[in-house]
Amino acid sequence: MRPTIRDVARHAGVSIATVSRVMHQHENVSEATRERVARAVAELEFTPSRLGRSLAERRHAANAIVFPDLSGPYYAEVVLGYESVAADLGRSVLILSTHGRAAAPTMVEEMADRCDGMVVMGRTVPDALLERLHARGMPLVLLARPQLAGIDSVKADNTGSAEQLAAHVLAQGARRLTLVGDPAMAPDLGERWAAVGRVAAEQAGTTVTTVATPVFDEAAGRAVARTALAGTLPDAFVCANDEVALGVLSALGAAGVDVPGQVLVTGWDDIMAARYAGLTTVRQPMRELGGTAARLLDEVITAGRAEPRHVVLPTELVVRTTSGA
Amino acid sequence: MRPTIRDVARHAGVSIATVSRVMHQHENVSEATRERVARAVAELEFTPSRLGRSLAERRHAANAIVFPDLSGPYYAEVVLGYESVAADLGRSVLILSTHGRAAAPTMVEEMADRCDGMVVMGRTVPDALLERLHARGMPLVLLARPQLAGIDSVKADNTGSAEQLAAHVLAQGARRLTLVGDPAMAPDLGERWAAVGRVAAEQAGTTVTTVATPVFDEAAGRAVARTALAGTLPDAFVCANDEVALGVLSALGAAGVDVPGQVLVTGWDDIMAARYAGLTTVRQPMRELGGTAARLLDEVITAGRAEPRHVVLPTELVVRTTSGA
DNA sequence: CCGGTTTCTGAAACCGGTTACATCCGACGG
DNA sequence: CCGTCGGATGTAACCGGTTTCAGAAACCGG
Repeated sequence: MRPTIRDVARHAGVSIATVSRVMHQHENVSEATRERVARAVAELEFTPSRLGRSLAERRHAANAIVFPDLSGPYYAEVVLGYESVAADLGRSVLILSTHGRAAAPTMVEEMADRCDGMVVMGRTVPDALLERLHARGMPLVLLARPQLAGIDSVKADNTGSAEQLAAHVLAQGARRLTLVGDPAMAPDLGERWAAVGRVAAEQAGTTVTTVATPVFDEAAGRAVARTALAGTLPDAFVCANDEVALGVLSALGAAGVDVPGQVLVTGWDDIMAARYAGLTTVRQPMRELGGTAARLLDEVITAGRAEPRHVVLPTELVVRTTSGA
Repeated sequence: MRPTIRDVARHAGVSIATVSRVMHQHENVSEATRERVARAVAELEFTPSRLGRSLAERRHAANAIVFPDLSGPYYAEVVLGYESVAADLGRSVLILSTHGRAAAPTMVEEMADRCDGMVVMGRTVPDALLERLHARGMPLVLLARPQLAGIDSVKADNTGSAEQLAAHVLAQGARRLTLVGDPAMAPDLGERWAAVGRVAAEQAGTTVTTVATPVFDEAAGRAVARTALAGTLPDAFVCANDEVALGVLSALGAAGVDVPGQVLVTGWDDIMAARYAGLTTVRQPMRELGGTAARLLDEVITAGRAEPRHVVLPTELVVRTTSGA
């Protein structure tokens, strides 16, 4: 059994209050006593229980992050950025991947009870739960997710780069665009597709179609491409993320379709594989998203609530071979 | 302020013990009382404090995983597999990325105090610390890391696939092999390079050189390739992981070297980008590694210690274009 | 109607810390 | 020589639960 503060106190012949004072470098402890306690601590290899401290101090020194899934580089990178900053701030990191589980709200409540604050990504939990937690005083930061009254948020720019992307695709001569990804599924998509739609509307003769996919992975992309191959191909597949785009690309390749000769393909995120596939995409600062959220959360926790801030990080169009020279 | 069990007790006109009994579906509570308490719980929206419970029950219902870094797909996938299983087992997940920080041991000790058990990956903390934690009774599972007396471990097979890989490369006619990656840096590498060495020794005229890199990323790979380009190229670069291999590949490509015509390149892990780059590699079951470790850890926690198990998951050679047709 | 079970409930100890407050002590000024 | 002050330390309440144990109430058969 690990020694407790009472063991140390007994061993040093002092009260637990004194031990606690020594542990906290508190002043008003005589040199002799400090010395004696320090020796007892060393001899018993005492380390104060995190649990006891948390209970007494009413803080956890831990932060959490909730996200839909860790598969694919995007979320992994964001979580990495988050962990890195949170650890530097001296906080432990709890993670929860909801996987669309029905029990997600319960799990989030449980998490909320283990940490001092939480970053919530994407479409993971109902807004009502977040509002309840917020009302209860739990520090929150929303990440890549629609804003909620009074709650800080961080996101990457969708509109600007989506406009650039659309303009670029149109400049390559594409007129019939297929947007791959249901905007109802991912909050960011709504903004992106709206921006693409606006730009497209300025160019006569342009048609924009949206196709939904159950998830945003390569298999979904391949399925979309195969369906399109059975009918008439569009001039460009503008995809929800790089993984979907890579799936589209590989199905087109297998069918002998020339990209970018016959069809253009674009993704979003700029994951590593996109570079090797020559995929045109939009670079998101994934780590910075996580890191910024961590810092914002820390401020809310330590400084208390102020006027909520809404940070938008810049993104960048990266043109490669799948959208023409 | 959140309601406590005492608020509920007062509200329902019972003692806190009775409330606790109702919360735990304990028998020996009259229907009338149960009903009254349930109503009070509902009205006050009472949820028991995780902290209070943990303190009283002397368990956390949380597991941790320690890894060197989350950058790159390998660790992310492993952590994903771990989180997924741990969440299914009803446990919260704590993560700690050591990043080679000097404070890592302290951080690990702190983590150890927040969870019921821990999975430790790679070269993150000194063995002495792990042995101390183990001696103290902390359930541990080692992942992709040398075994330690009495502690369960999980790893992917290195030897078998490394032998196949070596045989394949030799069969392609390569005789001068460069192994990219210092075996002292990653525990797995020692086994792999040893296996490659054994196979190579059976083929007359084969030479094997090892070059070290500070880290295992694309930049490191590019640096190695550039250095080699300045002298004489080997017949094959056998790399520590796919990222390094992709780095080598891109530097060779930039220099106009024909792969696999002049040089072969192989990686390890089979990350997504490897498929798009046509990289020959060895597939590791990354998620299964994490999932298996989570299950093993759960067994140690719930069933207590038995004879330690050492699980080895199979790997598979994946031949693509960078090592010949 | 009584003694013995059984069922239900509450008081209190406990988990391991922090901290407000009380107390004791020596030093100091008047 | 005494009252006062301040530094060092201990006592005990508290954080929010679980659980043991004992007592009260209800129920049983004789």
